[in-house]
Amino acid sequence: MPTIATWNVNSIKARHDRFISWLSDTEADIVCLQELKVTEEAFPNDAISEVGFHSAVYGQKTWNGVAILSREPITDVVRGMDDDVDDPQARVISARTYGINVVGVYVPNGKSVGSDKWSYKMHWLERLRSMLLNRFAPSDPVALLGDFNIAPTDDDAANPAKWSESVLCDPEGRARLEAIVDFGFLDLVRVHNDGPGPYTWWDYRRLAFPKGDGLRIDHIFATTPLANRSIRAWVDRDERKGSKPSDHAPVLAEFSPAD
DNA sequence: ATGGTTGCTTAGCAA
Repeated sequence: MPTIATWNVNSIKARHDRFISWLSDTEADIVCLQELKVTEEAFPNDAISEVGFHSAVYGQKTWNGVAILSREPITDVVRGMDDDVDDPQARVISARTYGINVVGVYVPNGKSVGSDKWSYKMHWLERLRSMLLNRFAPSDPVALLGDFNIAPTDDDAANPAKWSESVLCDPEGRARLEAIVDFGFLDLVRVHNDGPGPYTWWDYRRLAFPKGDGLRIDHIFATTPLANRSIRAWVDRDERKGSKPSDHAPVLAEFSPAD
């Protein structure tokens, strides 16, 4: 079975050299990317292809943008929620590869609790829940992964008191994520690691990374056909180090081979 | 301490 990964690269252009270097070395076979900040035309398909990956892209100028990469062919690509809402923000892409239904998401940040962007985040999470219910059953092999902009519990923040008022830790956001997970997902990093931590995001500001002020807001969720084979899930923390890192580190999950 | 940094776009927004 493939190893799967998610990474918010915070601009595929600004991250190009680091990203291609990471991709050429990674053990991941399926990679979901967020915050591309480019249109499909500007996506580096050729460089990605040269290191052995197919790609499916849902791009957008300046903001957002998501992709699914795979070492095997990608089919059944769906860009967006596939509902009746007119939403120009490129935040979700779904596809099949390795016989798995992969759903890559970049959940809205929400800015501050109660703001217009917060309302959009809450509504967006409800749309995601509906989409999953409409398209999949818990007995299907589904991987739901990406930047959720939600730390599910206080064990997912190094300084929970400091972040308690933030959109990343708000109880309503957590409840809406829980409603999605209740579809039949397991949180693979939490299956294999007791909290607190590990963390996946550290603010560029306030020396958050050297101070260890991280949050776990990037997740890999899997339905039981996949989760039953899960043997390891971890954060590639080294990718947050060094020159010009993304503010997010990649998250990976490994599975035992099929029978 | 309402600060600080990064990216896109070029003054202000988003995160």
